[in-house]
Amino acid sequence: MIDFLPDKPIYQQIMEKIFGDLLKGNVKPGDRLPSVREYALEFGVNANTMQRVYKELELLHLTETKRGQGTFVTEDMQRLEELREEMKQTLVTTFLNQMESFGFTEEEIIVQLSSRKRGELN
Amino acid sequence: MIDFLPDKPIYQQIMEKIFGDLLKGNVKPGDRLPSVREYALEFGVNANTMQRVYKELELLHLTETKRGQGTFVTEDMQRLEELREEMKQTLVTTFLNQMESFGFTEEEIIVQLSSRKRGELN
Amino acid sequence: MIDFLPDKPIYQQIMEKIFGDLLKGNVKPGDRLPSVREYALEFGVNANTMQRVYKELELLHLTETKRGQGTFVTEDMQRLEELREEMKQTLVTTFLNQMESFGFTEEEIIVQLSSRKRGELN
Amino acid sequence: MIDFLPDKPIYQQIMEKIFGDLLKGNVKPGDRLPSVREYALEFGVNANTMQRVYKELELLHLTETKRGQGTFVTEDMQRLEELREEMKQTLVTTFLNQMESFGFTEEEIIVQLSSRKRGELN
DNA sequence: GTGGTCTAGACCACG
DNA sequence: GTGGTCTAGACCACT
Repeated sequence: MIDFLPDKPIYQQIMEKIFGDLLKGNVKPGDRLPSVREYALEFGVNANTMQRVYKELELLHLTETKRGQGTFVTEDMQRLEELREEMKQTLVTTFLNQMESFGFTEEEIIVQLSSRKRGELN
Repeated sequence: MIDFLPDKPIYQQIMEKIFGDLLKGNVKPGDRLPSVREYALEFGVNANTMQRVYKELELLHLTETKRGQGTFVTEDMQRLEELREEMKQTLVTTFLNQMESFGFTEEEIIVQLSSRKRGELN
Repeated sequence: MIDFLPDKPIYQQIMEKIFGDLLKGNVKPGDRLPSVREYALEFGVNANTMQRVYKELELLHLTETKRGQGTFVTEDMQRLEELREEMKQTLVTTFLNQMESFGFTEEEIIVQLSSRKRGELN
Repeated sequence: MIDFLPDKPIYQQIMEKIFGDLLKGNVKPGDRLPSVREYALEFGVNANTMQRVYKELELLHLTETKRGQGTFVTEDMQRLEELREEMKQTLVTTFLNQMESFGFTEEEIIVQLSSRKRGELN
């Protein structure tokens, strides 16, 4: 299939996975995340790459670093909810824009969505 | 907002534009496309960049090159329809997978889509 | 399939066709060939392109031009035989070199040739 | 001799060399290939030219690129075998078609092949 | 250091 | 005038 959507950088993919875990509640506010080194091993990536993931998460205020203790999920539920909402809007808007830019009608979109919803989401 | 969607390379953006024109029927099968140099001027990019666009389009069998004569839109309507269908499916599937990976429920998706559909698609 | 063998220029394809006609005896020594314009029409190519074909054929001493009368196939049978022999050797040598450069064994070549020889030659 | 076989572009020649190395087993699946810049030096070509080579190899699924890490030979042995087989068939078929188009008989082909096989393959 | 993108400009083959 | 190849060199993103 056409790859108009290029591979995403590894650090983003990992970020998205962690972000997803948060949004899905797999990880709770206040939880301590694995250390950079642990995660680096788990994902099989370079420690530098994992560093960057944590750095970006912190910039989003999704995590907080406590010196010598590790990295923790923010307890700021409001922030989480905000990001979740932003994310939802962005994804939906981007999707609709793309569909429109390729000339798909609203009806086609609905039909295709309906037919997929019942299939595997993978 | 989070930039999970990084800037795409110029040549891809142009490709998508032309692809969209095709799918939307703005450009007809058999039509001669502007020359590499003409398009390069129009889009304000280097001729090499434009050349790459045409090369990629040719790999997708969307265009055909006739030596010294120019680049033409494929007359293979079936191929076009195929790509259009593939594209639709890919975009929808990718969208739903993303939504799911961030833990959005089916209902949320529907609500968000409905509220956007009536707004500007941009 | 992989196209390591890029499209040949039109004038070469036409040259080869005429050359093949000569070698196969479809055209006899001394025969008058169609005019540039006639051929250009027949092949649907630009007259310039056809001009080039004739020019190249003349360089190979396969044809002779008589002013105001047209282009004629050489009567020099020896020259024809020479070219035929050269051609055979070149094609075979090139073929074997290519096969070897891709690491095909002599046995594989023989097997593949045998299996093809009995099939359609196109 | 007649040059029906024009110079191939540099990037294709390099591609074929690497492809040959793969088919001959000089390079093993999973091996890391020299970096774009290293190869560019070795072959005395521009880095962009080498980049193109790698890109085309990737399109054939012969190599895989890992960001920031380098280019690796595919571990997909089946894909390799497929390409090898395709290549063999294409070369043989093309050869036989050419011979036929120039009016060489089956017997002539066999004789010429036999006489060459014992000589240097170059 | 790795690959990827882009520019600028030259040169060629082809029609 | 058309597309195709190649070079030289800059800059970026990623690991």
